[in-house]
Amino acid sequence: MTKPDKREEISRAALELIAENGFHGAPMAMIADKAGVGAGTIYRYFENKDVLITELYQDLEERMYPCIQEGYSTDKPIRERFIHLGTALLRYFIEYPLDFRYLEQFHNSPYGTDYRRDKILGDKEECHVFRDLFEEGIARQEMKNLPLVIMFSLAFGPILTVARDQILGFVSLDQVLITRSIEACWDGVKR
Amino acid sequence: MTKPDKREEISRAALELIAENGFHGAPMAMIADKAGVGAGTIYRYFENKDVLITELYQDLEERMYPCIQEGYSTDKPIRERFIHLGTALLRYFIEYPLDFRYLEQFHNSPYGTDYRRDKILGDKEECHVFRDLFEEGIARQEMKNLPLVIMFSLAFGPILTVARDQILGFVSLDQVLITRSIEACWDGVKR
DNA sequence: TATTTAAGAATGAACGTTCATTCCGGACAA
DNA sequence: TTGTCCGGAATGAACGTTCATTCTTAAATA
Repeated sequence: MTKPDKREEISRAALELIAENGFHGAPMAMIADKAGVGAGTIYRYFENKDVLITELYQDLEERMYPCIQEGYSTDKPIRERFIHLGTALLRYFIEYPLDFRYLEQFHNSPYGTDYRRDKILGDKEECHVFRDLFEEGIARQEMKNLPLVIMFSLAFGPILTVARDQILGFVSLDQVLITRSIEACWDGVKR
Repeated sequence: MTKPDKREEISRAALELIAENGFHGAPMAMIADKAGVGAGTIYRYFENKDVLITELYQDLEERMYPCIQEGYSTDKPIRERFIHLGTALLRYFIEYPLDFRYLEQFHNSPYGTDYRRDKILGDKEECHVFRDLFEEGIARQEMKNLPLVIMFSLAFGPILTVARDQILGFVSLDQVLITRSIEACWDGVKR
């Protein structure tokens, strides 16, 4: 196995195990086993488990954002743009359930909370598409005039919840249900 | 300390530590310390840590449900009932942040998933108020005709997310913002 | 009332297990 | 041969749980 391949294998194994069993259900030895490397080898690629977890999350974000924004254009109407992003996000979660589960594990842990705090205070780049859309929607009076954080909750809260239900098997979403769910989210944020 | 007091102290300590640090950030020794009892004493009241965690959750539900339903009446209009329950829920979470954090920890763990699976399949009693409201709302064509699970996501997804943001300090909700948030949730589920 | 006794409650040191991390002998490339 | 990389046994810290012992209390006895 070449060097970058090995790193790749470790990432894949860690993502899968953590997504399915949580951080504490994915010991380093088990990750090594699944990746087909020795336990010590992981530490040649990642300083420690915390670093592995954080880098895994950043890789995931870098995969996800471009995928969601494909075909997105700021020229289209606000509503259409909202539906585009919401649908793309929900579809992504359904298509890559491991990514979604990892995302959830991360967000519902001290890692995620700290990360989010940095992001909100530090004005990170990535989610500016969402922020821009909401700010424009509010300015044009097409969306409710509520604090951005609340708008995010109204829009993403249901998407995350519904994605979890789909992945855990509590509901089975088809194309129609996805669209209608996202349209319902729009009803929540629109003026 | 009398016997029931001791059990109470252990519950309180466990709830607080788990709410703040998660299940793995709350070792039995630490819980015992905080409760002012010996490590072994916990096992006189709870068979093991799993039982402690589950009973803590059930106690919490029993505290929460009556509190939310206070003043609730099935005679009032659908919308009014929805606003009542939503507001009461969000208020409860804000007033008892430890309860909310514990609830989240529980739901985002294998305990919670199994519990939920039992609940959905086993038709448990407690959340029938919500279920009844939605079923009536749909039947009367005042709410969107979507699967119940999705309706729950649309209504509770934002409430949970916004409650978390409030508790983590990302937003500061006053009376007006609470009302407007819940009304926005209604816009999401209404026809 | 004062003293003894027994039963149950509480304790915390000790145990076995699990885990992240380290370390060193060997395999392979140059 | 020399240097680099890898594997997995070794390490020690942390955890949940147990159990031999101590403490508390109240009934029984004198």
